Amino acid sequence: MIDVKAELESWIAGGLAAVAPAPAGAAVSLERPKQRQHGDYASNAALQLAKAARRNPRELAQAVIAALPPSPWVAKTEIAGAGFINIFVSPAARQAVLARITAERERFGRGSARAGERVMVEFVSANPTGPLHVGHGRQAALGDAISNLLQWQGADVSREFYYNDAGVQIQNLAISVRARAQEILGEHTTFPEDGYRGEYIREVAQRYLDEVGHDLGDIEVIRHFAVAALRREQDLDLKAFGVAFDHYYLESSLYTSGRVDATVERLTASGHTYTQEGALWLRTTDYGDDKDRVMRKSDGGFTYFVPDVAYHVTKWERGFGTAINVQGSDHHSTVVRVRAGLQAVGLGVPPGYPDYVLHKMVTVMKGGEEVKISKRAGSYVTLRDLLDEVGRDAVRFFLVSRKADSEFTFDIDLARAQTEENPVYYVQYAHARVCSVMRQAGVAPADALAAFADADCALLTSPYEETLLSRLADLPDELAAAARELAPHAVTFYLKELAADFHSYYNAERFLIDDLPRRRARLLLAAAAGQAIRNGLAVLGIVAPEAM
RNA sequence: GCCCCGGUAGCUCAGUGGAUAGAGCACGCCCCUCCUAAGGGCGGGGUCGCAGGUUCGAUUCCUGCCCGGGGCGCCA
Repeated sequence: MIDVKAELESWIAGGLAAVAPAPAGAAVSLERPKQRQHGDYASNAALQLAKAARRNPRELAQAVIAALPPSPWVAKTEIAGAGFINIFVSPAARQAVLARITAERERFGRGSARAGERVMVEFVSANPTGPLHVGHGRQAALGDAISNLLQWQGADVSREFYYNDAGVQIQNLAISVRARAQEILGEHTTFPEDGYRGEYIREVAQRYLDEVGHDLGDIEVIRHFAVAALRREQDLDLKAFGVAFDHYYLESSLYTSGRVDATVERLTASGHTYTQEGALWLRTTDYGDDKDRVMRKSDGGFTYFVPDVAYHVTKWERGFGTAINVQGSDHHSTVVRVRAGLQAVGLGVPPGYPDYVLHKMVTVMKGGEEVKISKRAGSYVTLRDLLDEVGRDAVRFFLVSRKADSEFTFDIDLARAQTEENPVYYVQYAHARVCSVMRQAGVAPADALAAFADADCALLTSPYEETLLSRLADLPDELAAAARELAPHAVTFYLKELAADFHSYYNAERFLIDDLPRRRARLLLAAAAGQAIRNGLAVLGIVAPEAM
């Protein structure tokens, strides 16, 4: 299948090789110029190589162009600015993307940059102490989209959720539930100072009384029940959000399997530990941390740091050469610490392992005011609240529409709006429009590409058609770049632009015209646009409706 | 005090070494006898937080400062 950009890259490389050898580290690239008048692609090769070749960039560019053989994909080249080589492609080159989309269909946009790589993406990892909040929602949307992006580049991705089901917070949960149960039974009790005060605790307590009984003596039984209840609730939230995990890893299993003890032994054997004031410390400052960290407290218990390291050891030992952790930026202090611990265990884990995507907080706005609480959770807005208010597609699209490290304001009114100002509907509507046109052309949307595959693409030469064709050709690069940067927001921007190009085309020209060859060519282009929108939305975990 | 992230059009945000810095919203004007107007067209809008530096070239890289957020626990 012809990839025009790849063809052009090797074409330029051939000209370069004949004129000036590329020095190591030269950042030669073929890019879309910002302005149409600068052509379809621009190469900065002459600018990058001028210094090493000791030649004037424009003169070098002239020499490169002179060395280039004629290409069926190129209509014209010119030198511009400081020494850019601007390439104007032939109509055939622009139209070639349609053959590619027709052949690749739902696979159009896939690449092989991460082929065969085993990647674990860990995200959400909420403690089973309450309903998921909007921050978890951002994490779920990001983590799932990043996983999809990597899969689209050929990676073997495992999505994992780590449950901290062993710490004091769980104990706190159990105590909170017992206190509420006692209240319900009319027993005198004082609610624990640090207890969870959400309404959902009362619900769990009531269910415990109904299903288990009125005996509140065994805190372990209550703990078990409460954790199970909240895990089930989180699972339902995730299911409603359309996010599925391949594996759940329980912190408690790190203790029962002996991995925590084994990790302590390895760290102690490494010689990077010491005892002070009755506690066991790891000298993480040996690995760039700003202070050393306690592993085992003076009371004999472990800090969360040790199971964290033990857990990441399992990622490495389970064969994940790449691990990506999607977490709130409030966890950023653990980054250096976990990496330091992994270096100290001495298993050959790379220094930058794992990768982190840290995201900022989500603020929810409604009616021009910040929403801070939900009635079930009390102190925070839940993911479920958002899903109930605006629906899954809009929530997913919105939550990945900004880069992870910018703070995000979720405007419920905007997300609910079924108007032009809502980008989700804008993109989905473009797809629905494509499908509507197909139906009126007498073709089922799903069969459209096949139905018009033999259309004469050479008839697609209007400015609107050129713009849309070029945009379609960009999808593989856009997805590859988004995967490389772990940045799904780029996909939302691309989709908005693609939808805009289609809407403009739709308004400017008609599809169902009497000129049959032209009609079929336009329908093929529309069908290809529909496929590209569907593929892009699929990466984000959003459905492309056939009608709205 | 130290560490991380952000500061780009009135608002929400892209762009992160290259050619006159982009989009959406808001604002003004215009387009449905026509495939869904949940759409489109045209227009005004910017000292890219501030000051230095590196570079042929800086919104992009480096240093300092200012503003906003987050983190600095034998909590997770």
